[in-house]
Amino acid sequence: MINLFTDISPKNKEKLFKIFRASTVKFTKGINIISYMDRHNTIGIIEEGSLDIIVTDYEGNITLIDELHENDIFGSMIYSAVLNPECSINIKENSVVTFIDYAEITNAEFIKSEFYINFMQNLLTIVFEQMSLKNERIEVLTKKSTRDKLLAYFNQLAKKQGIKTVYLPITLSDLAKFLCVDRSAMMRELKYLKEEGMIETKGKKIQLLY
Amino acid sequence: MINLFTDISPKNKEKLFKIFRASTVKFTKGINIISYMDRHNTIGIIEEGSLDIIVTDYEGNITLIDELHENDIFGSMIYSAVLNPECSINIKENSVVTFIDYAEITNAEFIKSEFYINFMQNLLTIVFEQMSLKNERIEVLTKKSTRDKLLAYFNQLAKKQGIKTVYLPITLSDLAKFLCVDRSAMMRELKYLKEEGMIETKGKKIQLLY
DNA sequence: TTCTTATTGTTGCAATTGCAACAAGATGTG
DNA sequence: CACATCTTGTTGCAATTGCAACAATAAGAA
Repeated sequence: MINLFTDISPKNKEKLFKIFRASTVKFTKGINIISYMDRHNTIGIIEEGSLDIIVTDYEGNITLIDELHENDIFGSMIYSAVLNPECSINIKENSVVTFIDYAEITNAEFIKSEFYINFMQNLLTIVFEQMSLKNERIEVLTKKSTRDKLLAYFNQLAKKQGIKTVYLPITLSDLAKFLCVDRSAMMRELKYLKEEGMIETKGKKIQLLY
Repeated sequence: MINLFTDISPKNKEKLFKIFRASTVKFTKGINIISYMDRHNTIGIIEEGSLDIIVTDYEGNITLIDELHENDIFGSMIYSAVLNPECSINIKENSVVTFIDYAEITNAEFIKSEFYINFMQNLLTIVFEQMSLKNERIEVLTKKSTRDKLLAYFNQLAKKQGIKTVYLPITLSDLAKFLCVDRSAMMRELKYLKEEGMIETKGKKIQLLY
């Protein structure tokens, strides 16, 4: 798996951090780090740990926009459209995050550094991967019925795992949240799919029979 | 609005195209250009026109994943997860698209070209903007009810337009497609919102009264 | 082990939604 | 103009879904 510093030596990583005036911060589980985002166009790089991007609307409903893990990046320019004063970015487990001002990155004075171009290429590749994941999520969410959401999700897994017997990487409860459907309604739909012979399940192992 | 060649002179744009072995193709409205995508890691840059990314599932249902316009970029690495043999990328109006092999972009031999770094920065900025749009769409689609989808969408518009009286940039029919709800059900919900005094509408002008 | 918490599984019921079908404007084109 | 097409608006009805509530396992912690 590629990360921001693939093909960049630790020494050059240090140099880049200095050039970018990067700051690395350790966060403890549970806290909200929205205050690190709302000031400028800052990019956060998750070096260790994971975090959730959560949007709260005017009525207090919370929406999980993103779950980010090691090597993922995030930043105000990516979430600006959905962020509001009640948003939060919650640290899910003890994490290490490096912050870089986007203006520093686009400040082109450092062309000479051969590792700068490496950094940009890595950044681009990571962003493309995250885009790809978002497209997957959108494909699932655009399905109107719970059944079609489930099948779309299973098909994506089958495509990734390259086989018609897939393993859920998350709990059924979390799957319901991911698909944005009521859990009990989802369980019912799973039952129907089984009864109709479309799938067979055993724990998190799901056989696609269509 | 930034584009891929912002701050790059037409002459240097030519040079970049040569270095990247880019090919520029004119497409006529209505055709499907999926064949230009599935071979390698190719990036397409829409210089003029617009196109739809459409996914077809095993049952023939079609899903609109993306609507892309001038200066947007697209590519197999961004859509790989959702593409399948039945996918299509449809040209909505006569368009001009430039294709670049991603491997050429990440081939770091061209560091000396001062405009290469400009290109990378522009590319990154464009991708961030597209990510931001995707996050907006996800925020809306994660809402369970039609009502909440409508309100989330209106709030996004209000935020962008900076005012509580928003103007729909699309038709109501297209809004229903965007929200992935039945059009008549959406119209009904709009009626309820009006009756409850939450909104007032006059054509595409919508006043938020909450 | 025992206790606690998380996850899975199920059901009735009310509310929401999709679907089909149709009517009335609005828009565009020859 | 007349004609076709697109968009909006409406309704009945059946199907799907969310919600609430509860039981049964499974997993984890003391």
